[in-house]
Parts: sequence; C-alpha cells; structure tokens
Amino acid sequence: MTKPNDNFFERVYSIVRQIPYGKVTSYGAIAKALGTARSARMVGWAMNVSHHLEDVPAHRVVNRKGLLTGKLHFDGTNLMQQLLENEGIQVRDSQIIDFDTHFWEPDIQQ
DNA sequence: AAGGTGACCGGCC
DNA sequence: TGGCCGGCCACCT
Repeated sequence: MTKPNDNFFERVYSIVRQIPYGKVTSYGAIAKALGTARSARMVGWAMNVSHHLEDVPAHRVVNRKGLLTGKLHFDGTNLMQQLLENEGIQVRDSQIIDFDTHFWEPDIQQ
C-alpha cells in the first residue's frame, strides 16, 4: 500500500504548503529541497495529482522563469494569475513581474 | 517489461 | 530571459 516512492509526493506537498502568503517558488527549488534537483518534472506531476488538494497552493509554484506554465491546468485559464494577483504578486501575460523579489526558497530540512 | 510522457532545468547562441 | 536541444527521473499504459 505505501510504497517508498509515494513519500515523494507527500514531500512535495509538504514543501508547497510551507510557501508563505504572497511568495512563489519554482519546481526546481522544490526538487532541490527534496534532494532530487533532477526530478523537477516530477514536482509538476505531483502538482497535477495534488490539484484536488486545497492545502496545496499550486498557484504559488511556477517555473524558474517566473512563467505560469501550469496555468492551463487550472480550472480557469487565468485563475492562477488571479490568485497570484490577489496575493499582491504582479503578473502580466502569465509572467510574474519581479520574480526574484517574490521568490521564496524552500526550507531544505525535510 | 518496455516505451512514451511531462505544470522542468541548464547550457549555449 | 529571448529561443532551441539534451538530459533526467518518476509515473502511466
């Protein structure tokens, strides 16, 4: 039932839940915090599975360019952007302005 | 069991 | 960060 790899998903959720309000991070940063920087793609996959979880603010997770690559996976086309703007993050054309300013580095202690 | 896929990243021009 | 290519790793059929 519980396979070792299943923990991987929970690890991702745990990190994403730690993202403060009004802050964003990248898939690679989360993957690095997990110790698997090369599995950044898996982080995105985990997000897709955790999409049904309310505790996981997937809208605060973008790629390293600050581009809302996963906005297409949300209910609305611009829902992800709306959520970010609601937190005080300026977004233009699916792109976060001052990405480095709002960037938050995950706590590498899991 | 093998192949394909993906909400990525890093390097190079 | 503008664009393209290769690599990487877990999940799915």
